[in-house]
Amino acid sequence: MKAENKHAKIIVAATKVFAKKGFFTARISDIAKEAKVADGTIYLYFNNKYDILLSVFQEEIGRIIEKTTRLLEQEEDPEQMLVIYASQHLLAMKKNRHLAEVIQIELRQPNKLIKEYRDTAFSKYTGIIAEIIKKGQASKVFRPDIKPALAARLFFGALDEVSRVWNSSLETHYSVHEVTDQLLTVFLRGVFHPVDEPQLLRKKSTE
Amino acid sequence: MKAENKHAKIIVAATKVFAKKGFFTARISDIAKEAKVADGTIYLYFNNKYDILLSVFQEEIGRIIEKTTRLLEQEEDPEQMLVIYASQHLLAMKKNRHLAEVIQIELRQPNKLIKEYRDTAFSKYTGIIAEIIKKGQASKVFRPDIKPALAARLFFGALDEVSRVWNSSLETHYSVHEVTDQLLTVFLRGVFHPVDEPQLLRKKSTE
Amino acid sequence: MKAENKHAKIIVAATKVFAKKGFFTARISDIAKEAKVADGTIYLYFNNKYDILLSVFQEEIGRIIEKTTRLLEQEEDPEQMLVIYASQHLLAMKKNRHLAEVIQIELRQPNKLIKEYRDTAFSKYTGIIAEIIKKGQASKVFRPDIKPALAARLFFGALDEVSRVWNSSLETHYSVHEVTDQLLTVFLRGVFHPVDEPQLLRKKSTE
Amino acid sequence: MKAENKHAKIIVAATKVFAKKGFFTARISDIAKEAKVADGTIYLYFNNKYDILLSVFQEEIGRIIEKTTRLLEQEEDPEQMLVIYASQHLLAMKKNRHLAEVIQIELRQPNKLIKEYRDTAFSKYTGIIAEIIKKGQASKVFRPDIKPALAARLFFGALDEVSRVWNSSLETHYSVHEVTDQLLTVFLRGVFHPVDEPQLLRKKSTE
DNA sequence: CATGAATGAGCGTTCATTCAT
DNA sequence: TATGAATGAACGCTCATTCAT
Repeated sequence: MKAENKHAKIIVAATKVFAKKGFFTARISDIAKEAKVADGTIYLYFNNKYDILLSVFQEEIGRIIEKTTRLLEQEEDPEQMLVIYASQHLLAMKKNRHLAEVIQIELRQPNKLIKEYRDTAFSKYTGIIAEIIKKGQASKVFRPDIKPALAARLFFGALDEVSRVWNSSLETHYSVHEVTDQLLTVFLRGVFHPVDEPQLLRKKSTE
Repeated sequence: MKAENKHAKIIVAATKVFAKKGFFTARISDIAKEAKVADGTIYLYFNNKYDILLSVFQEEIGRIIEKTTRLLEQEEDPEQMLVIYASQHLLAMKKNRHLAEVIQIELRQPNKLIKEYRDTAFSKYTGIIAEIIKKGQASKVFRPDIKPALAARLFFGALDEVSRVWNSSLETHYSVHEVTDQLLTVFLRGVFHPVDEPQLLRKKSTE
Repeated sequence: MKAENKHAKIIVAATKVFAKKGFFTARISDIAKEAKVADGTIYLYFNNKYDILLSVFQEEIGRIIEKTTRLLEQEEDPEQMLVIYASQHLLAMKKNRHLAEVIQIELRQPNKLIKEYRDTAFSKYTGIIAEIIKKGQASKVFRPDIKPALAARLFFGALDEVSRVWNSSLETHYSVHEVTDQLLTVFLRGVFHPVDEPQLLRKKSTE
Repeated sequence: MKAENKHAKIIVAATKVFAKKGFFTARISDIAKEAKVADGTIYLYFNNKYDILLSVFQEEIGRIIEKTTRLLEQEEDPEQMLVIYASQHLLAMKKNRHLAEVIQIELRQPNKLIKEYRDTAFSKYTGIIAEIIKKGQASKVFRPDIKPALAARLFFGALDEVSRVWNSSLETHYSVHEVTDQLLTVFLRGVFHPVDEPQLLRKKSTE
């Protein structure tokens, strides 16, 4: 249990330090100090500096993927599935703002191991979006002229970018619901003004 | 003129090397070798390693900003302005794939100078999007319930993410027009199936 | 008694590990694992890493010195004394091949404590050789033009070197008797061919 | 030429430092200070710490091997060949006392690369001795009952051991000639007193 | 006595930067 | 201007040693 604690403490500390200074600028001693352990202790739990970063990804994102996957299994409606996906992601990012930074910055590194993680475990997570879109197209809810893979990238790119609003000093007042709503509104209906009566009505009724 | 050449050669080489290895993993000697100059020569044109990265941003992105700004001045229609913005950005990224990588990865660094650039010059570039959206809302073309700043982030996040399709080995076949079209379709009209009678009915039933 | 066991187990394990990896490359944890005790346990029996090495010398070589000394006390003939010295040393080295390695490698270290051991206890052991030579010269059996100290070094250098034949994968077939014989033949009579009658006769009579 | 100098300076400094402190206890900064260069400079000429040690062996011993080999080519008499071998070795060791220490201590390391060197280049050097002995046996000058490989080890072990007399504070007064003479006398004729007339005569005639 | 998790001093090595040529 | 050899500060990591259990 004690060991369990140290491992977790180091992960949390590393996430914080990586977020603040970036992986390369972060020193092992920074992480150790933040975790209140000796430098050497870190090497009892991790093989090297990169292993810490990978563990942050695997464990922290792993938890998000797991929860999101579980919630999505109970939902059939593609629109609602996107709502769940986005809100879960934003919720997690708001709760763990450091992780949001780390995902944005470090997950893109052209490092071999990071790339490998991105191309396997993480791509499963983003791949979910494409699946939802395909499902929506199959049930004729979503436009058939949208390319699922491309739209998934658009969606995740947007989601990833807005997930950092809570790290910005200016925009912290947003609620998860608010951001999810804006993202989904744009993604589902677009920014064009709903011009005709039926649209206006429908729109009102959905809000 | 010769100096001019060296400066440009180093910028090009640095962009390539940064894209491939990342800023921190890239060595000055890598850039020097790529630019076919001596290590020391780099310091005749740049103050330090970060200065090279900043120059890449300022000059390469500066050129894009300039051109985009110029083209946008000749356009009044908000929809068309977004088309121009997106297609210009994607065109530039397709032409200079290394730059696309560098923007995605290095521009997010929590480094003081990078942050400063991001918060000043670069935020003017992304700020253009918010302006266009406001303009569209003023002329009642865009929905009034969209928050310009948030929507701008969504838009840029999506644009930034898809701008790397040409770096992916699998998706290089997309044309700029195609990607712009997908992005704009989603952003302007959403992924929901276009609403003619039969659809409206079905759609209502699913909501 | 149990403690006695642990002490001895650690000495044996350390000798093995030092022989295989060398003193500096050997880790305390290697020795602990080999001795099947915990790392910390080693420090209940030894002050530090160097103390283990010194103990290996003092105890293992001490035993050899003791036995050799005892046997030599019962012998008067200088030639036979050299035979005893060499055969005892080789016998011990063949029995404990790890110790042979450790003596060859680690006893030469320019470390203060090792040096001290080498200059006191161990030099008594090699000093025996010089004493035997002097005795042989006194009784006119050995040539008077031989310098005892130098000859002792020659003898021990040769003995030390050949004592490792059993660690070499190629030469393990030698018997202790065989090696002793070769060493003594050379040392006592030299490699020159015994050309004339008297030599041949004398040689036979000494065997 | 300047580079040539640095390389040589580092080799000399490293030999000195290795001799004094031993390979493992020696610090790169010790060598750098001794060579009057910066720590980093060492890595312009050598790949790592072990590479320095191997270079010491290859270059310094290489020179000795070369010279000895050259001199031996001009000699036919086995006895004289041994004289040349021993005197050349001792001469080199007296000139470069640090090298004598390094050979004695570090060449025996159970390190993979060192072992490789010992088993190839260096074993050629010691192998020369066995060749000389075989030659002496073929021409009936040396006893036929001596095993060349074993005798070579005896010879080199003795030579190696006495080669350090000049490092000992007590025995520095010996001349190379004196030590060579003692070694060869013992090795060729043994320590036994030359007892009868014919021996005395033969001995004189060979000198 | 025994354990092994925790410590932190210490070193090999890298690489941005300088400067004599 | 251009070079690239030289510099030395800085850091990841190891491992002998300690000590709470």
